[in-house]
Amino acid sequence: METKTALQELLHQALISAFNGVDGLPETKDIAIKPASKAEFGDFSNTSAMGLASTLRQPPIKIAQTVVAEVEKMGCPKWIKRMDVVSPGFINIWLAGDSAFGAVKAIIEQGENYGRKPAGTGRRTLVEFVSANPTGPLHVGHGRGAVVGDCICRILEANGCEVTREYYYNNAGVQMKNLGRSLHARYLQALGDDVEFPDDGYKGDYVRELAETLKEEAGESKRDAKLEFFTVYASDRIMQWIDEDLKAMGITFDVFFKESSLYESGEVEEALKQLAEREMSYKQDGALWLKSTQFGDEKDRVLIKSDGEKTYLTPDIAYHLDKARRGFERAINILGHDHHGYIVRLKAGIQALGFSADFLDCPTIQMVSVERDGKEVKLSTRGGEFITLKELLDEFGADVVRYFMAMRSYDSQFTFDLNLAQDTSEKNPLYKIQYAHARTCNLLVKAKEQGIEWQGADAVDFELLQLSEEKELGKALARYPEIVDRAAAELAPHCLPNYLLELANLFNSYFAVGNNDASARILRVDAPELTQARLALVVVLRQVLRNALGLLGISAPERM
RNA sequence: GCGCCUGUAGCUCAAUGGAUAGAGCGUUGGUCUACGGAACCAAAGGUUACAGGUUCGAGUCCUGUCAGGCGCGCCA
Repeated sequence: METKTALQELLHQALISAFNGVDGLPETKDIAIKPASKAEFGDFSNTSAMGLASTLRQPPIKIAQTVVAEVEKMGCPKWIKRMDVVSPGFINIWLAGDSAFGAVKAIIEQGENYGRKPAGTGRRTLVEFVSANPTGPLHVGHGRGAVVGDCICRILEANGCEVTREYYYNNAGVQMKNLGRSLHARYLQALGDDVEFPDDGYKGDYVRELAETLKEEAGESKRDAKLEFFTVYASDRIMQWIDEDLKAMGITFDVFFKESSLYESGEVEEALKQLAEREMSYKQDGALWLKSTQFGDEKDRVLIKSDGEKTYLTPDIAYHLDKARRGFERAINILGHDHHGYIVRLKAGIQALGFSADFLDCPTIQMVSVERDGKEVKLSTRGGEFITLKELLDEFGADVVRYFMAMRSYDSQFTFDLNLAQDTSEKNPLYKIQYAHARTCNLLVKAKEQGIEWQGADAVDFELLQLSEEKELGKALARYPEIVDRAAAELAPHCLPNYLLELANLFNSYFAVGNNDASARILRVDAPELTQARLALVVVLRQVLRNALGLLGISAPERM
């Protein structure tokens, strides 16, 4: 990081000095210093010359040459070995010394904190995710949202944010009553009564199972129980299932927030009052409307229906008022993409209360479809047939499910082919990554067996590491903090699996060199100093693999 | 009809406006009695859906077209 800043300042100085007085020169912080994409391009590259071509009315290559010449005139710092100008105007920079391993010592010192920023340096953030009403077991779509949400939390925490994980649900609305009626009907059916099942009831087998359990527990005693009994009975048990599934994936929440509490606390009324005071609501046709069109919505939305019932939107606006009141500086809602149409009106509600639209970010997670035997399995809680998250967890385990759910951008829908997942599971990229980690652990065990003691980074001479595989690996390890930065800035967990796979491949290639060339082996009893240097690389790799896997909530086994 | 997302190798997907578009799986050929082979090396495979535009430079940004998914309620 420091090198980068120094380079920015150096190039900025050169630009000012060479083109003194010209308008439109970039500021120091805007000079892009990027890690070179290939070894032949040095350590860093800069593209300022291309960007300035039109401003300076000169060919970019000439500008680049001028800048480099200016640096030399000013006296090129010792820590820069070489600066090249390459068509059409890249400035490629080589650092002196063995930059490939510049980060290694720091990584060893920082250990599990490598890639993390100090707590409290980021915004206080509330992440709301899953938020499924307890009307049925979680399906794979919920699973994707759950994994992405949890990974985003872990990534933001690594970025210095104080994060609260929250699950918002409604245990008292229409859907819950519907669930209660569904259980009641199944219960009576289980008792042998000939009753009709509600048309809009929950048709899944799990309601039948609940009815059977209830029959075993209570016999016929609940035949005339109130609807509320069935609603509470069903939702309590379903919430337990949900909790178990989430725990099985390593996901825990700090707060389970009930919609009903917003009514109890008076915040719903408070929100309505504030909207009225701000003249953001109005009455028409017997209903109360939100002026959401003022904030880009295509039509105004109803807050209170003409029958006096509030719409879903009203408590949700109150909920976000509550989030702000609790002192959060940022709210993130992980939503299923089928709810994307709702975002504009919710943001409108927040803005109508006077908050910035930036307060809330709503990444929407694209649908997951599931294929079995080449046929799509429909995912519908009410339709009855679905693949549950639990089935997936039982079949593949939490690590695999988490990896797959996080490995690609949530902007893309994806098809989870159960047969394919099973067939290829042994060649799963995750196993390659975990195997690489196990290998690093084993190398250290092996070293001890051979009487080699890892003596820490201080004793290491990195000049001894001359293999191209070693340098590539060293550079890749140094890039980790940038990967975390980007994952946090873009709320994009999928950066991490890609990076992990790259590390695993680099390490496997390095390791394999030793198969054909004994001098390239990591453990060399005949060359203790070289072995120490190589072990340093292994220790650092192990650390970075652990740190990155930790951000995904995936285990780093020492043996497989 | 309007809105959101997507379209990249046979398949599943990466790629911060930068240099010759990359991985995994699959296919083909090779390495190997090993510091754990759950490995490695190599090859084949691309008009980045199509057509324009913006600029030094576009898979990436803009416009249009086509295709797939989702959403468009005084439902949640």
